[in-house]
Amino acid sequence: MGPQNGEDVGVATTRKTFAILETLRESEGLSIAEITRRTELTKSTVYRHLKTLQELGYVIERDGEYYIGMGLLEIAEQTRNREPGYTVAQRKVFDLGRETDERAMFLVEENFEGVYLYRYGSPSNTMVGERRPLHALASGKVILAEFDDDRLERFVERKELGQHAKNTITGQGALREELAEVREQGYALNDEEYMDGLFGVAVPVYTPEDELLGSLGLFGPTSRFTDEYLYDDLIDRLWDKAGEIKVTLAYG
Amino acid sequence: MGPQNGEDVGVATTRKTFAILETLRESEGLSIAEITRRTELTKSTVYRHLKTLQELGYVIERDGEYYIGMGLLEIAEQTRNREPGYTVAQRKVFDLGRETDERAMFLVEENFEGVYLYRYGSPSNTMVGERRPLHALASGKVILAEFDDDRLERFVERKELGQHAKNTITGQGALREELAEVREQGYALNDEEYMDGLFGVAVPVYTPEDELLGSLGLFGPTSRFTDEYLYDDLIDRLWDKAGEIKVTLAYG
DNA sequence: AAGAGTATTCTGCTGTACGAAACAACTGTC
DNA sequence: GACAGTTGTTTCGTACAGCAGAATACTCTT
Repeated sequence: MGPQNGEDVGVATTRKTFAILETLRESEGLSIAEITRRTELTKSTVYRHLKTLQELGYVIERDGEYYIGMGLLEIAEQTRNREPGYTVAQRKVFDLGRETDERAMFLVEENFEGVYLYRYGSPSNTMVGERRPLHALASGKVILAEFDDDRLERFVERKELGQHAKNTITGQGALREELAEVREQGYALNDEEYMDGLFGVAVPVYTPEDELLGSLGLFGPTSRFTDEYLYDDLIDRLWDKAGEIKVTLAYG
Repeated sequence: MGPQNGEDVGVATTRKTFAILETLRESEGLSIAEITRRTELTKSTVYRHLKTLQELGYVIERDGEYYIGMGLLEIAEQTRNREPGYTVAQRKVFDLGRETDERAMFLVEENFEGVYLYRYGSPSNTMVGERRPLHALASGKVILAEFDDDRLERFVERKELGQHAKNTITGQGALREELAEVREQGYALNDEEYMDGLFGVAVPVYTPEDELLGSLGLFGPTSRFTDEYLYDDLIDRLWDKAGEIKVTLAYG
């Protein structure tokens, strides 16, 4: 029968491999039978793929249960430290969290989505690597504010401005106005736009060449973020840290 | 002709996919032609695999150059936080580094190798995810000291006790004696055993159930680590931090 | 002992990933 | 402006590798 359309240049086997890895990501410690059930693959297929991944060191097996190995960490970490600035940002995120006792994070953009690169904060950890809609986050808006018209056009075209919480900006016009304001004032707020009850504030981080590196932000329950706290403390502190990153990059 | 031996259950396509990813890991920002040159693959194969990986979100393309995307980060990070203890360890590594101004790290074992899970310290960053021989590190010896006889037997069988620096322990007998000593004193030293001029000290980290979680360590130039500094400060500090991890795990 | 659940091995078929080659879009060179 | 040398993209027939399914081996329960 052949492929259904002539456009598919992909490699089906690779897709299967990652289907297995993604299944393991969601819940590690699965048996071959269990993975077979959760994917649309055959037992023998799962078996062969797992053996291959194990041989390559990306999957480990401990008494019948399969786990993702640390091999991917080596690849991922190299990626995360692609830009020297990212490493500097990591430290600042940590310091920021320690000093304010709020949740802190550093966000970058990829494929029109926000990706958490570093994070400090207590609750159910590991948001690192997760993706969020740019238009519904303070950090996201900071990044969008740097897009030129073309890029922003493509963004709203490809991504819907979906409603995530009661104050999410869903209109194109409103978004453009908001971004202009963000550009002007140099920071962005997220007042229950991503999740009800959640407040965020973020600033842009630039390289010494004045290119946008990412966005540094704080977030937490809305009640904590009083105007006073925000304008007399947090925003200045964020600007300081962003500046420190730039300076560290410029001079050792 | 068929497969050369009946033992090969692997998936060749998957191996090709990861050959490409590993090539990109070593040096990102490569063109299709460049990847073709560095691997043993055909141009069209590289092309097809890259398109697939891009579609899956694990590779991104920026004006003709291909990079590893942050998609793998999401998988890897989940793995790294598999054990709740790892997250706690991360913070302690950071604190340790800040307090002592030395390089700090947390190491776990996988496939008889040491894997850096977290790290604090200045120079050429990102050792995270990298692998090291267990017998040549302070942290490695701490982990080996917990192996039972069977496991240690298999370890020396599978891994050579290779010489990495002037003081590396390469004899089985010597290693066993050393491990007994480590067990007894509760810490391990690395006196130019992995790299000439490099000194390390490490302690084990246990869960509330007294299972080994990993090893917490400090390292730096040999000259810095005087006996006084070691025995009056660092080792006690490491023990403290390891204890704090255990306690944090037991009670919020 | 039988049963239900595993992982592993085997085999022949089929679909697909592959390589080679041609094409298109750019580059710089003379 | 023609030409040679890049690059990425597409096509296409075929070998071969990944696949399904069954058969086997192995653990546990009961």
